Amino acid sequence: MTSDLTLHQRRREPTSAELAGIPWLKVLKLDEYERSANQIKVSDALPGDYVCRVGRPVTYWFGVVEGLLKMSSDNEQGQTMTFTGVPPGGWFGEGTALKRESYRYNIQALRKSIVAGLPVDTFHWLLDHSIGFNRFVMNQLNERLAQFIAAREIDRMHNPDLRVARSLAALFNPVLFPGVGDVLRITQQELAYLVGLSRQRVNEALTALEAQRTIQVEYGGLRILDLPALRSNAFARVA
DNA sequence: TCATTAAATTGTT
DNA sequence: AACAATTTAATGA
Repeated sequence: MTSDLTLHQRRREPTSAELAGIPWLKVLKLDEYERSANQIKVSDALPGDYVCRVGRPVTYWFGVVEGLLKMSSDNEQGQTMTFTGVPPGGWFGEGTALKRESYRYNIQALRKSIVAGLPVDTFHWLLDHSIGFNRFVMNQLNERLAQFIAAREIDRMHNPDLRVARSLAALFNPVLFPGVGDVLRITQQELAYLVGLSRQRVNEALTALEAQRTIQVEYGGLRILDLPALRSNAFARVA
């Protein structure tokens, strides 16, 4: 039984560096910024810790400051289905926060991570008062819609190289995950979990992508060299 | 600061 | 799944 983060998490005030990594704060006016910035709490999540669980009432709108989370859900048979990874700069759960429902997914730390949370009440206050914030959320929802459509395509692909490439492209999305930058901190094992392939196969795919000069494999991470190529994958070799 | 050791990650079978 | 090779992180003088 994995422990619930909310029961033992160490909440603390965000540092200025952590605040600087929160994308939507930049679109706020001064009074809006001050009002929300000091409502933000951060906590350290260890691998396996739950940030939120299905069915729990929404308390915060969450974002990743550092590390890597995964979004998943369990079906009736008890099998876990992983939907997507959430790298730094990613904020999620607007839909449920908006409707004040309960969480529809489990969010779990894949590695040691720093997670920030904005109380739902403040989230709603921002929606009611800040045009910049509304733009941000709208843009976010729109971009995520595109991401999920792309994810459906990925699911139907049988070529592992393509699956890895497209999944990686999603993680490098600068709109959804502005904290990632050129280098995504992710191990090949973690990527294997997200894509649903063996680590060996992921390693093989990454080597192929590197040979195409699309990415560069580094220890504990991947450097993006050609994002459009990752997305379209013109190289797609015939299986 | 440097050298040693342990741990994590990768490459390969 | 197992193993060796490589890289990083941690430790202590």
